[in-house]
Parts: sequence; structure tokens; C-alpha cells
Amino acid sequence: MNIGEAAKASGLPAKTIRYYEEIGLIRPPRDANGYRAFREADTHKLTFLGRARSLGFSIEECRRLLSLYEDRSRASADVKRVAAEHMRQIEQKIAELEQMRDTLGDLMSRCQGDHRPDCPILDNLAGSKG
Amino acid sequence: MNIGEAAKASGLPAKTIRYYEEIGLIRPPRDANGYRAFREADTHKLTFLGRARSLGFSIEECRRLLSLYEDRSRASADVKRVAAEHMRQIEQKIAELEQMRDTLGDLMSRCQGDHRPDCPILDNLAGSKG
DNA sequence: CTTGACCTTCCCATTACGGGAAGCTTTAGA
DNA sequence: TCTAAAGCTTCCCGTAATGGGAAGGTCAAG
Repeated sequence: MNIGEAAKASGLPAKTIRYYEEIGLIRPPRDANGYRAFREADTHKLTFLGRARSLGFSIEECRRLLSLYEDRSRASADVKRVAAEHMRQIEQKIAELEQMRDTLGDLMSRCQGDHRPDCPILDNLAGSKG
Repeated sequence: MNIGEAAKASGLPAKTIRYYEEIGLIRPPRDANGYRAFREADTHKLTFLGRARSLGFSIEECRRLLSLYEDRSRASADVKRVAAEHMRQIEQKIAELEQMRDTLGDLMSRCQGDHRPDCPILDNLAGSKG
């Protein structure tokens, strides 16, 4: 299976697959012509990586999850720990964004949004007390 | 006022201030010795930029906001438009993160987190139907 | 006069890829 | 069979917004 097919099978762009090989997430063998020869196990790993990435796990977290995935003597507690740490990061990011949303929403609601220059948004950014 | 003082006054690292000069957000003059000489207007701009960045505006959005800030004939509608576009991005990002949080939370709640290898988190990433 | 705190520029590293060039290989069609 | 298109390869550059750190000039204090 060439990279194009592996891309279709996994839903990942070929570029991304090459990158994952470069950083050692997968190690597909090569055919005599130099083309990567993807096995089922490789496309499974790629699909796994795609899903983990879509849940927001970083590449290094994916690497850890992948090694647990391949370790039959893993403890699910180890997987859950990785997930819990990621969950903390997600929740923190959400909290930050909600803070931004609330502040910005407040400023926007106070801005007339007309032809005049007066603007509470700019006033706030400039450091006014209002 | 040297960069160290400007950093304290604005709350931005000196490195960041140099970067903002490099990309043309500020243009402090230089002293005879080559040191940047920050004026009040420069530190005000820096403070403005710091606040805008903390609300999540990109550098390019900051550039636009700064030009509106300096344009006394601006229309507040223009400012509000920039803010509204940014608000959309924030809300979209929040929605994505909440989706991740919910999915991950569900998987975590179903993971025993013990010494055994069975793990719904990995099962899901691997593409199981469960 | 020296030491240490500033300042300068310059270059590399980060994250996770995407774009695109130059050049093979394979495949499909006339 | 020849050719053109499609697919593959590696390689290098660019992204956003800084942070780290080196090499070296400047300044203030003792």
C-alpha cells in the first residue's frame, strides 16, 4: 500500500504521514523503488494518531499513547493519567477563552458601532478605567 | 526611557518589544549610543498591544486595532467589526475544546484506571465501535 | 578602573505541519 | 511503443509569536 492509499485509509494528508515517519511515530518499510510500503498495522497507527490529534493530544502525548496502545502489559491507569493531564490543559484553555469572550463581549455591548470615533473597546485597550 | 523601563511600564518582555519594533508595530527613535528611546506614546502603544494580545487578538488584528486607535477620525463600527470577527474565532475555539472535553471526559469515565490493560480510551482511538 | 547591569544584533528552537521545486517511477492511453 | 499524467521521493522554506543564549558595546557605581 503506497502513501496515497494510506492517506485515504487513515484520513491523514500524505505530508502528515511523512512527517510522522520522520519523527519516528511510524516506521513503514520501503519497496525496492523506494516507495513506502504501508502495512495494516501502519494504517491502524495512523488512524489512531489522527483520532488522538483530533482530541487535541500533542504529538508527544500521541507518542506516549501509541506506546501504551502497543504495550499489551500496559495499565489502563497510565492511559488515564495521560488523558487526565490533557483534560486539565483543555479545561484551562477553555477557561482562558471564556474569560476573553466575556471581557470582549462586555466591551462590544458597550460599543455603539457607528460612525463616531468614541469606542469603549479602544478605551479599555488603552488602559482607561472605564 | 530605555527598553528595560519600557518593559516594566508596559508589562511586556524586552524581547517582545524588540519583536514588535521589528514587525513595525512601534518605531521608537534611537539615542546616540544606539539604545532605543521610548516615549510616552510608545509605552502607551505597548500597553495597548499587551492588552489586545491578552484578549487573544492576533498580531495582525493588533496592528489593525492600533491603527484605529491612532486614527481620530475612525468609526467605532470598524473597531467593533474587528472585535466581532475575533469573537467568532473565540467562540469557535471554545466549541471545539468543549467537544474535546466532552468526548475525553466520557472516555475517561469509562476507563477503570487500574493495573489492567483494558482501556476504553485506547479502544476508541484505535477505532472500535464502542 | 573594574565589575556588573544594561543594551545591541544575530541566530537557533519551538508546534505540526503545508507549499512547492526537482526529479524518479508507474500507469494508462493512442 | 511512446508519451503524458499521476504518484512517489527528498529537500528546503514559511508559518505565529515569541524565548534562549551568544558575542560584544555602554553605562553607572564603588
